[in-house]
Parts: sequence; C-alpha cells; structure tokens
Amino acid sequence: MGHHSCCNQQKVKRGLWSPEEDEKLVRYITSNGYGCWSEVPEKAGLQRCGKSCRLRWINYLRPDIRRGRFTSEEEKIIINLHAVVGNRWAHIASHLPGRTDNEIKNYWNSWIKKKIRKSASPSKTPSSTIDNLQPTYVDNFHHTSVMEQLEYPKQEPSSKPVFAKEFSSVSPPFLPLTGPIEGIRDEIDHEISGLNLEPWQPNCDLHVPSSFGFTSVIDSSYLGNSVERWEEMERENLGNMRENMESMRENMMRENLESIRENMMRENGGFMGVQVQECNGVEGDERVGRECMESGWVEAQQYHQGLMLWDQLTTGLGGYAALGPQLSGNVDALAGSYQSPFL
DNA sequence: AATCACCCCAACCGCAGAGCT
DNA sequence: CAGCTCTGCGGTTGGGGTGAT
Repeated sequence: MGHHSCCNQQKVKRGLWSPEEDEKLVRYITSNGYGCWSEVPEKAGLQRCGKSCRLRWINYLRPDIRRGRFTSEEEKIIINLHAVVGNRWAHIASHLPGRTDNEIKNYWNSWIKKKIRKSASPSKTPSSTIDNLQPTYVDNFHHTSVMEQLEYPKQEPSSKPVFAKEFSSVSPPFLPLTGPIEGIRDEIDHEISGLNLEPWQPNCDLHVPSSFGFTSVIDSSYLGNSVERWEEMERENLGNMRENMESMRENMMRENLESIRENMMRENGGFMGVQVQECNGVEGDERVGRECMESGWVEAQQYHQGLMLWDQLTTGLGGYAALGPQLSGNVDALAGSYQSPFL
C-alpha cells in the first residue's frame, strides 16, 4: 500500500521534471537501457523514484514519441476502439504508434468535457474535427427517434446506472469502424465472452442501455434481490425488444435512407467529400472518395451498418450478458459485411 | 493591466497482477 | 504457497497557460 519502497526515500523529488533531470534520464537510458526501473534513479543520478522515471520516459522522453494534435484518423481510431474496449487506454494506445495511454486518456477526457458542455448549451457550432465528422444522417436519425426521450443521461438524479459504464453521458459517436480494423473483431468476441455483471445494487433504478440507444429503466424493488430473476426478465424483455427493433430498423432503413442520402448530398456536397478532406495523406483516399461520391446510396447503407455495428457493440459491452453468443455472432456477421471505405 | 475562469496535460496515486524467493 | 517487489494501468489532481472580462 501507499508508496513503493523506492518512493519512500525522503530525498525523492516530485513535481515537474527539469531539463537537467530529463537530460540525465535520457543519457542513462540511451546508454544503459532500462532493465530495472527501481535502479534507474540511483544509477542515473536522479533524486526521483523509479516509477516517476519510468513514467517520464514512457510518456515524454522516449524517442519514438509522437507529439502534437491528434489527426482525424487517430481520432476515429480512438473513438472506435473506445466503443469496443472502453477505458483501456493502454490497449488503445497500442493501436496508435507513438501515442501514450496518458495522452489518449487526457484527450478523451477533455473531449468528453467538450461534449458535455456542448450538450448542455443549445447553440450548435461544430468546432472540432470530430464534430465535423458526425454524419448528417445521424442527426436526422437522432432527432426523429425515441432516443430523444429515453436517452441515458436524462435519468433521475437519485438513480444509479448499473450497467451503463460504456454509455456515458456523452452522445455516442456514431462513426463507422474505419482504419486498422484488423483484429478488432476478435477483441469484440473476447470482450463479449468475458462479460461480467456488475454487483447487484438493491433499491435503485437500473438504467440499462439496449440496442438502438434505448435505456430501459427497471425499478429494482420490483425485482427483489434476485439477480437471476432480473436476468430472466431482461432476457424476455430483450427478446421482445430485439424483435421490435429489427422491424424498426428495416422500416427506418427503407423509409429514411433515401432522404438521408439526399440530405447528405445537399448539405455536405456528399459526406465522403468531408471524409476525403479529413484524410489527406492516407493512401488511396482520393480513389475511394471519388467512388463513394459517385455512389452516395451505397455509402449511406454502409454507414447504416456501421451504426448498427456500433450499437451492437455498445449493448454488449454495456453488460448484456443475456445476449451472449447471439450478440457475438451478430457482431461478427455485421463486422464482416461492413466494408470500410478507408480500407 | 489585473483578475478570474477555464482548460490542458504532466505527474502522482492506488491498485492489480506477474514474477521471484 | 505465502510474502514481497516490481511493473503497468487507470483514475485523479493540480499547476501553468490562455482567453475573457
């Protein structure tokens, strides 16, 4: 508990690193490597604990660190991966060479704050790259769906979300899976298979994120203390809900897709036009962009699948053990059928 | 110019797990 | 197998920078 043995020394310095300290650490590590961090401070002549040295090296000093603003591609990767693995920053960082978990975490947290502020104020002036990347049709979809009434953040203050960790107060980023998608599907399956229900919380409302962004609110007192009973009920509810949603999806896709496409083309001059601009420098963008510009309909369908996929993932990661293998299979099928325009 | 509020991000803290004895 | 050390990770904090008033 508490400080590590290496940090208990009284002479250990804390706070910001001076250029001299940085130089000492860099000089030592470049010539000796860092086999054992606890030995580094003494050998490098630093009055720091090994943990602090490690952090400084990993997050700031190592030569392959990539600094500066996140590119739009990196943003998308972060958003997509976060939708899959949640707050596993180190894992997300492993998909972004040169970026650190700390950096991504800071970025995500500040982005969340921005979104909270934005959702708190009615004025809508998109400023960030991410904001600009929100597909037009999502807004259409969002405003005409029951999400408006049932969205998770609009819960009673006294109630406690039990299964909604991934369903933060931020509007979910309805972005399609793009970029380095390899391996993600396996991770999804792994994540879903390892789902664990959170501890039972008596006498509170359960806000359960379900497919399509609904949140079903269940009075726990109605359920008594039986988790099994709750799971059984949810399984039943979910079955019905899924049936409804399947037909709803079909209807929506049939009825709205054409108007969505038209809106995108009218308002953005084609959504892919925006994407291509954002992705300058990525090989093949021009060609893909041209093709997609010429086939707005296909693009709309693809994004719709992306939305569905995201939706399924969020549901699973939010803690729906009841879905189990069925969900896993659906995700796999959807992921398989979805062809990212950026690949 | 001074003050305040807000934001970013480097660094710290506490915990979990791996590995060693 | 228990106990200890070390490493790595995610959550949190607080100092400094910056823009608004």
